[in-house]
Amino acid sequence: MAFSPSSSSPSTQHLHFLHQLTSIISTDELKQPLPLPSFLKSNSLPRILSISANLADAQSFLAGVDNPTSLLTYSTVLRSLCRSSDKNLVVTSMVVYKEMLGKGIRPDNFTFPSLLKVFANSRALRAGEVLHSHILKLGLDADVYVINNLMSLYAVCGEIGSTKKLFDRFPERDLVSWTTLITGYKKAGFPKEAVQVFVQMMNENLRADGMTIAAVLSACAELGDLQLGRSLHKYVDVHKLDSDVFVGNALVDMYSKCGHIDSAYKLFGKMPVRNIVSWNSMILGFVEIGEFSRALQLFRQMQCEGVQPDGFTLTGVLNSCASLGALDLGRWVHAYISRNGIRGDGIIGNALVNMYAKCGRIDQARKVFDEMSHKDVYTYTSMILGFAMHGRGEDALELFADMLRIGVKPNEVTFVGVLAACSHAGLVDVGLRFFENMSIEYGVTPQIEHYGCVVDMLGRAGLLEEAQEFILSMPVEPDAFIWGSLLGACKNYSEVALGETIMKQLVELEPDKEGAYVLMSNLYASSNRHDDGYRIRKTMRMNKVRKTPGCSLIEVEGIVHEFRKGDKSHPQAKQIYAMVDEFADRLKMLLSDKECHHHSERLAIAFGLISTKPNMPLRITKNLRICDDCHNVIKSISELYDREIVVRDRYRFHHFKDGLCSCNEFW
DNA sequence: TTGTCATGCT
Repeated sequence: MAFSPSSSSPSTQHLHFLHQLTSIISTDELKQPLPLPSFLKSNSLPRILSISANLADAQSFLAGVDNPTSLLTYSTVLRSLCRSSDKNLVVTSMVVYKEMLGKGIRPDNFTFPSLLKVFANSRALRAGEVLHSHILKLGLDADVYVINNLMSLYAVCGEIGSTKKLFDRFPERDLVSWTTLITGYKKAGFPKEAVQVFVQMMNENLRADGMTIAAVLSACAELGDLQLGRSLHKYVDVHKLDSDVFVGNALVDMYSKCGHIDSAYKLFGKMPVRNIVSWNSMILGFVEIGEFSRALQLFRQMQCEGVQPDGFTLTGVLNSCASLGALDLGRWVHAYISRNGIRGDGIIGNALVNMYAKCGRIDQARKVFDEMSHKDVYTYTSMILGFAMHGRGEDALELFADMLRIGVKPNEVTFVGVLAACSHAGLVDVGLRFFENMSIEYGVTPQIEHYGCVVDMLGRAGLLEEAQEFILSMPVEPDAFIWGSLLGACKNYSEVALGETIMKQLVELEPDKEGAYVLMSNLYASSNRHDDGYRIRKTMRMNKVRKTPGCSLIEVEGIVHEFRKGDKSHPQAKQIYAMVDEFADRLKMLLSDKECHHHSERLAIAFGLISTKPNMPLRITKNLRICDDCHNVIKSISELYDREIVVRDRYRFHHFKDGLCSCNEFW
């Protein structure tokens, strides 16, 4: 060990330490002028420094021309440093520490915690190890603050074994040591061990405080252990820790991750103090389980209470807008981002592209895309998927080529987009080539989704036999999506016999789901075999097959209205139904199936027509695939009422205008 | 002087 405080002179120490330092950070870094530590710029100058008349004095002070015995000065400086947001903090603190040693000042137990914290924040493990050796040499390894900070450093650097060793060998460990170990295990990816440590701690009759509980709760959330979570909640109540915002947030997150969103929400409602973490946890908790309307509702409440959203909130909101087709709110978020100078690159930009694409504004998505200076695989993939959903296969492929040219590596989702684009554009050969090359050329192994895309592609093109052969040759078991997509193709090409075979497979896989029955009954209908269709519907009723209720959304003046088939709960239900009946009257010629008259998309369109200005395009988001009947009716509505109607169904966009649809009957 | 909560894009 080079550094020996008792025997070496200050200058020898200096040299040895310099040697150690340079092995950790490059000499170039050390030669660079010391960046001005930001604590010198702030108002919170350490008292001993604020006496300095100006910054230059302070700098020269730091440069080492001052009083060589002021240990307190250096410790204070180091402590201020560890709170600063200086980017070169590790180097800066090392240089200050080095100067201190150079002056022959012997660090004490107050010096190390802040230094260790800086290194921990930057995951500077090697630098931390050097400090550890200094600590041992100085005999400061019996100080609880020093040891706790060392433990923490090793934990965040992934050296949980060293953390545990320190903990085990340290007799004076306190509540902070226990909490540090718990957090360490959790952060290192061992939530189970974190909980075990907590149990052991309680068995030793130590009393957990809010910080400990928050730490265990986060491990508990990761484990999804509701039972433990509830007993921790009880502990919180008994020990009156519920006013602690950290504890509250940890409880909200725990309930949300354990699948009890309503308990989380109830707790959130009762929190005496909330911060941005509380709001984000709750909003993103709703997003996580697909409760987008509730996420947006909560976001509105957050706005009303004057809480400023951050980037995380906004991506959650954009995500919800994308799912619901809530274009107005999405645009508001876009404006908010611009107004507040929030960087539109990166995740937020990607979320914006996705939102515009999913809300039917593919042009706007492209605009945001083009304006982004940094584009990554998410950016390209969002845009490619957007084009695919809009049936713009060539645009998608062109973008894919751009992406390769620029050197952005496609991943498995990109290929879903590329194959879907080929499928929707009828580019079978091109698509098959991509599929064959994706693993060899791009290192992306095809997964079931990709096989599904190929089946879909072949099926749409009417290559039903090829599709069937392809399924049989797949190295993975076909799932319900694959069979469903082939059955859909049978429907398009009125292939009753093949359809019947596939339906059997599908019913076996998902006996209680409607998909197979609905497709088959449509297939019979399209082949004029109405009796068979009726038989299928009867079987469905008898087998109590569960139906996913059709649901359509339309946003009017920033509010998303939801309609379900036959639903009369809307305040304007009377006018809406009058309008729907008007459709039926005026479109009699189409001989539409009565069953479909009150389909959710018709209700949404009727509401849109009576509540928006004449030239406004209507944008509908539907959870299922549009049925043939409604597809025909909407085409006629677009002509009769002279409205552009954009419908996003489960699979793609339909832009209806002047009696035509952008999908060219191909969906 | 030390330890606590959460999170985003395809």
